[in-house]
Amino acid sequence: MPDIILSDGKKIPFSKKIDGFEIANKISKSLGKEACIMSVDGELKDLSFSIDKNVKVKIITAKDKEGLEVIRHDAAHVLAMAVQELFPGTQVTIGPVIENGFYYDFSRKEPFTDQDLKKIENKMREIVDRDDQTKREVWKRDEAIKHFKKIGEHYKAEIIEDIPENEEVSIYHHGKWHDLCKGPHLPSTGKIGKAFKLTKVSGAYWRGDSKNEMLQRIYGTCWRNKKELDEYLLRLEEAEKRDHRKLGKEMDLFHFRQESPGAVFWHHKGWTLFRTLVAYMREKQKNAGYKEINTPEILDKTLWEQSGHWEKFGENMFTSDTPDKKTFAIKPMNCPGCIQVFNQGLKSYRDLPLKLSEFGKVHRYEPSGALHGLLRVRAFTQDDAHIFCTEDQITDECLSVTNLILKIYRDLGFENVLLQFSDRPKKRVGEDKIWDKAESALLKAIKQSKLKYEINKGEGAFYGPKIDFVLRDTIGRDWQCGTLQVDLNLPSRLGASYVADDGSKKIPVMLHRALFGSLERFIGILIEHYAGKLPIWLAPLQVVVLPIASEFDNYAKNIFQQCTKAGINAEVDLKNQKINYKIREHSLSKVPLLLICGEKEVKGKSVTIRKLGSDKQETLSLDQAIENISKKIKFPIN
RNA sequence: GCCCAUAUAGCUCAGCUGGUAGAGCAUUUCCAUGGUAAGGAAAAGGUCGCGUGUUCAAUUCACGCUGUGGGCACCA
Repeated sequence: MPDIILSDGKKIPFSKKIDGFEIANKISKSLGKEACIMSVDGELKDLSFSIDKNVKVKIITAKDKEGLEVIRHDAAHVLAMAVQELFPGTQVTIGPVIENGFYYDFSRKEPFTDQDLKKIENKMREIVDRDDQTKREVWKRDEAIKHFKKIGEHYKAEIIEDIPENEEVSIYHHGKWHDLCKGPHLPSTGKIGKAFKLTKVSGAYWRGDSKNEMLQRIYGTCWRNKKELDEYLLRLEEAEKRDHRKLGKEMDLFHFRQESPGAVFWHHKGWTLFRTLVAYMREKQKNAGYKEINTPEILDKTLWEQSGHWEKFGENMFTSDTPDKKTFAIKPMNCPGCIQVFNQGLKSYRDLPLKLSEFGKVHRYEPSGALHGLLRVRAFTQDDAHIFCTEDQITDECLSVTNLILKIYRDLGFENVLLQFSDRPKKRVGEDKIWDKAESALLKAIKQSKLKYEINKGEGAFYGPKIDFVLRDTIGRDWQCGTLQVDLNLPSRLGASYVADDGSKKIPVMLHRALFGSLERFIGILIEHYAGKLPIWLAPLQVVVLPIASEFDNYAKNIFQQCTKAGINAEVDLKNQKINYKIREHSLSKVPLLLICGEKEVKGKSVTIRKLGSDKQETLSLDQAIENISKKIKFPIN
């Protein structure tokens, strides 16, 4: 007699046919209630799937990852049901599960409003209460296409046409409603539970192609229970509180205005943060053997034609026509300018590797819909560098760049870094032999760094393979920042060469690298990572001196001056306000240290320190306090 | 660029169906000189994003533009 083997190794014998409901109920009554779907020899199936041979079965409940995914998938179906009950004539398309929830794309002339969203959600709850039973059928392909065309579901018909010949065309019924779907599904709509919420409506192109119709996408989130849903909503709120656009305004760091969309107006404090980062980088790069240069922001169009940017990147470039009928382009990248510096004067193999760094401000015409605070701008500063070297030097140089990047990320509070290695794309320049060399050199550097890495096959740039450095922030979001690219193309296009040890002229390999990528974007990430509470060495305002009463203003001013002399970013707050008020105000604006002085401090030539996030007080002699702070504001050494 | 939403004082926001605007905070002045997260009072602040139209009358309605937000597409 055949057996069902459960995941714990137990066997359930059966006589004829058996389905998931029966198996679950045989194990326990509670499992019978909780069962969502099952895995049969590793394949996910409906509980109603009937088994007639020896197989391994695992009953899946909401506790399993797959169970939650099915719940979300069913929620997407119920969303589509609700929409079609409320808005007949709306075409359904696809409705997949995504991180934290699901969405469904609809084709309908009239837009869904926020009120519609509420109505739809209520209807969904009605359907869940109705507990419509699920039924699966397999249809003939032609009939299915004919059927969906007949009922006006042209997108569904199109999807069926694309299903591979060897696959079944399965139709799921939930009560009176039905949809083409691969499945599996919950036994009935009631199993979804109540922990879902429609979150937003937006546009999305059919099949993700901007040439196609724009559909209306309704997003929802769905969880096992109300507690999980609330936790998720709370997490969203927390992320919102960290939003760098909000904090940037509150902390008086920068603003944007419509005269120059996507370009930052840095306020003094924001610019101080910017300069601190640059100063820190200058020091690190100098120690790592880089030589800083600076090149023009506007360069003649012909140079961009020669470099290939005009053809490949022209649509993203700002240009400027001059009265003498010349066309200049505002640089979107620093590389061509940097190569011109390399090209000036004769270079010998003895000069290599030559590491030229540049804090270059570049402009790119980004699509208006892509702009997003500091994270996606049209004008930004790259912490760029180009390393000119021989083929044999690639590995060592890549390694030293990787080490530098990791050290710097650690200094800035990012411990969790993921590398993404992208190898040769189909469309590329250069001989395979050189690609082999470049790829293995990069891979070797990755392996020596002992970091986690992923391989993105065929995602490299047309001129060479690359490593992207992805940071994970405090709340688990990933940000692609640094990049290291091997360039086998540009140096020759722009005529770069050096004299080799045998006297021959050779073309150098060029490595492009950026650690922060864009200073602007990186500052946005830093603000969100620290929720505005920057470590003191980065804080644009490190100390505010607060006198208890105006009687002590002079002593406070004296402290302020001494701080400034010691290189501390300080302010003194002489406002006629109570100390409570001032502490609240400066704590909210995230100043790391408040120096408070009153009668006691004047007498003792001391100062009382209050750290951000703590209500402890520490009184030190003024000299000692300044010495301590001076130490803390130094760049970290790792 | 595309879809939807949105734009009111420095900031956060209110203003029902058309009759040119309000609050809190911030600012200024006055009182209070207060020891660790908001003391009290008064004053000052807005061509209601820009443009066109409908109307006796537009912050309010319609259309266009620009910016912003959420997505989609894009991100060399």
